[in-house]
Formats: sequence, C-alpha cells, structure tokens
Amino acid sequence: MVSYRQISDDLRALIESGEYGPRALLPSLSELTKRYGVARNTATQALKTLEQEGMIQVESGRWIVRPRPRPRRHGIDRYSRSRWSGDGQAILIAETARQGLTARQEIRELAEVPAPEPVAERLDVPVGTVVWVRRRTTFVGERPHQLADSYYPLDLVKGTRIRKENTGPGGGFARLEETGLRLGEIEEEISARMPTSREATALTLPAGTPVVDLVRTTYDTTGRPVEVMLAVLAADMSTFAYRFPIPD
Amino acid sequence: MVSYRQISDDLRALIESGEYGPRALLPSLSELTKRYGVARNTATQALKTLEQEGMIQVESGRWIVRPRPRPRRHGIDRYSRSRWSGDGQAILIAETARQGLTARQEIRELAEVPAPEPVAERLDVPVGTVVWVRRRTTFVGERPHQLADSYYPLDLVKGTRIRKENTGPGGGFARLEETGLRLGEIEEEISARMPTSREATALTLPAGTPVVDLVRTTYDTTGRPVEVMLAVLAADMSTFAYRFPIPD
DNA sequence: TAGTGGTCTAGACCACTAG
DNA sequence: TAGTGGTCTAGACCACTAT
Repeated sequence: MVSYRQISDDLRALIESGEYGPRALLPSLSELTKRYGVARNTATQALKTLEQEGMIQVESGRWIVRPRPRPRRHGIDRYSRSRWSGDGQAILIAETARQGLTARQEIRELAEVPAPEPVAERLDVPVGTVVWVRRRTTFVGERPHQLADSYYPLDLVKGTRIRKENTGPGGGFARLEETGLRLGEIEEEISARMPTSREATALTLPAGTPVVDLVRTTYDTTGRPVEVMLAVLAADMSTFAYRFPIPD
Repeated sequence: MVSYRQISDDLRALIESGEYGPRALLPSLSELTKRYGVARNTATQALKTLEQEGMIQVESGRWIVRPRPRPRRHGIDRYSRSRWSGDGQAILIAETARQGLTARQEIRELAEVPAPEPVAERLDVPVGTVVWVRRRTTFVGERPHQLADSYYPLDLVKGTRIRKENTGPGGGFARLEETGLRLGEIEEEISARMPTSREATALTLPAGTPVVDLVRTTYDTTGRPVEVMLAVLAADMSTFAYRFPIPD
C-alpha cells in the first residue's frame, strides 16, 4: 500500500533538489493516482501536506511550487526621527518608499475601548482602563501586509489628529511629540504563530503561512509608555533586524 | 450537505469562547459524524483544519484543545558580558537557569565546511570559503528547543576549544575573546516560516507550529564579523525582545 | 474489549479554467 | 469540452489506549 507520505516525500525531494523550481507545475491529481496507484483522496492528502508546509500552492486550478516572496527587512532605522519629524511621512510609507514600493493604509476603527491585557500591562494601567485605539490594515503593493492596532492613553490623544483618519505629516509619532513629550525608546517583542481564520482571510494568507506577532511599546524620555501597537504580519513578507552592543 | 468548514467553524468558536478550555476533550470522530450526519472523512478534515491552525492536537489517541506553552522571552541581556566572561556559563544555560529551567545541548557536528550563502554574506567572505561549523541541538527541559549552527572563520578557531565538543566556561564567546579580539556588537535577524519535515521531526513540533529563523551575527569592536549563527526555534516556545532608543 | 484516531479505497458531483 | 482541484460518502482495516 502506497501511503500519502511516500508521495509527499517524493515531491518534497524533487522540490528541494530544484528539479521543480519556483512556479513549476506539479503532476496533476489524476497523474498521481495513476503513477502511484492510489485513490484520489490519498493523492490529495499528499498535496495538502506540502501545502501546509508552505511548499506548494494552488494557482488558477493548478498545483505549483510556491514562489517565496522576498521578505522586506524591517530595521530599527525605520523609526529614525529625521524621517518622521517636521513634515516627514508616516513610518510605513517612508520605509517602503525607500525600498521602491508603495504602501497605503486603511483605517478599520477609531474608538475608545477598554485596554486588553497585553496593552494594559505595557501601558502600566489596570486592565479595562479606557484607551484610544486606532486599528488599521496596511498594504504593500496590493497585498495586505499587516493588521496594526495602536493603543494610546486617552489623555495623550485628546484633541490631537491621532483621533482622526488622517494623522497628518509624520503620523502618530509626530503628533505625540506635539503634545509636548519627547519620544525616547521603543521596545519590540516578536513571536510567531499560525493565523486565526479571520487573520488568514484579512491578510489573504496562503495555507502554510504563519504570522508574526509584533508588540511595539513606545516610551517617552521619562520612561512613560505612550503607545502600544499590536501588529500581525504575514511572515513570508517580513524580516526584522536589530543591532546592538553587547551589554555589560 | 454539511461541509467540514461548518464543523471546524463551530468547534473553533467553542474553543475561542472558552467553552472548551486548554486540554479539553473534543467530541470524538464518531460523535461528530453522528451529530452532523457526515462521513468520517469529513469530520476528520474538520479536525485536521483546526490542527493546522495550531488550535487542537492529538494526545494519547484523543483530540484535545492545544495548551499554549508560555513562550520564553529572549531579551538582549542574555548576551551580557558579565554572564559569560571569566568562568561564566554558556549563554543558553545561563539564560534558562535564570528562568528556573534546565537546558542542555547536544553537538550534532563539528566540521570544516564551505560557507553557505547567508553565512558567507555576513562573514564577508566569498561563498564556498571554508569555515568552521558547530551544529548543535539545544533542549529546554526535555523538549528540543532549537537547532543552532554557529559558523566561524577558520583562523579564529584554530587551536581553540571552539573546535571541541565542550567549549569550556563561558562558551564560544569567551573563547573568541581569548584569541585577543573583543566582541562589540550583535545583529539579529528574525523571520518565521513553516518547518521542513526534518525540522518538524528534530524539534518534535506538533502540526500547526511554525519555526522562527534567527540569524545572529557577532562583530568584534573593529566591526569584523566573527561568528554567524543560524538557528531554528519552535515558535511556540520563544519570544524575542529588543529595546532601543529612537535613532536620529 | 470497546473506543479512538489514522489512513485508504472507489466512486461521485461540483465549480472553475484553458483551449 | 476536457481537465483540474475541492469536497463528500460509505465502508474498511489498522494500531493504540483505557478499562
């Protein structure tokens, strides 16, 4: 009896060896059933296995070797003050423009909400404290790139354009500094997991694509947390880079 | 006709609402086939879907809600010189010990090999230049935690204990500094993807668990790259944290 | 021993796409 | 229109686990 694992192992080897390059057409289901003498379901299972590994995908009704998009690199210089202070652009726009890409964002929600636990913890307020949230979906090219929700203490955004759809030149960072504070440090926490079904839909993720959870906390120079951003990104589009001196 | 999606949507909702908590037993296959009036394969497909989303798993022949392990936090202080210089411990051991866990590592290979592309690029040598590699599997508790391959320029490891199984107190960092250089900065690059089948086996990853790719480049104080580590970690066990001032 | 999940078969109908 | 993948059914055998 031929098992689906033998079939997926065979195909995987062919792909890894380069015999089937990116976008190469795989043998069709009926071809596989004939070649291995298995039922249709068994061949399907083999292909689904590789799909879940992120190795293949269906495109217009055919199985092809998945082309890996070059991930964009997110370095900490994307936060450089010179890029967003004054009449600079929002961070994402400036970052992608330097990489020859166009980006845009769509606001999903602007509202007062009780702080969820990870936010409350980092803003150093009790869970449930009312905060301002700005939920947006960002796009790089045509593909949705991240779901980013920024949370702010209410008193900081009162009367600012952070509460508006368009935050104006320099984006949220510039507006925060207009309230009189000065941004000091950023902490980023990164982890990865499989997307929820909602996220998979919203980010149009192919099967076998994880997401990166990014939690960004922005502090002013006194050490007060002034913004927490919870972002979910398609893992195949992003790399994060950090460079730092060896601590004492 | 009831589709597998309706079943997986129902179950997902029950799990997300907390109705089925961590480790809760899911309805059995035969229960699902009865309840929804579907064939066994259809019910199976529903469960497999949730498994791939990382929501459920099989344990001793039963489907249960997947308990999420608390990920360990990797902050940059794990590289603090005070922890590994002198007679300190290796970085991983020191880091986990502070979190109340035991860690160990197994050497998989010590060899001279041609530098693969990502390594050559970062060590600033031509692809194929012979370098020293130290491949190891690390364990936290009993579970394999990462596959880590450290690459060194040959001239730096000649005659050092980096070529031995046991690198001695302070590990590789301490040995590097004994050659007369002084470590300056570290760059870490992070991305996520689904594991290869080999990695899934080596790390005993449940289905629906991505891996984190970590590329760490260590520089001496003159800016020369002296080590490149390629590591693959189970994503459900790790969070990475960085804190840095906003660049100018 | 009874029940569980894992896997396979053989056949079927569907929607979609390319020629 | 022919071929492709997506999904479903009904039945089967297997290994493993708990009682």
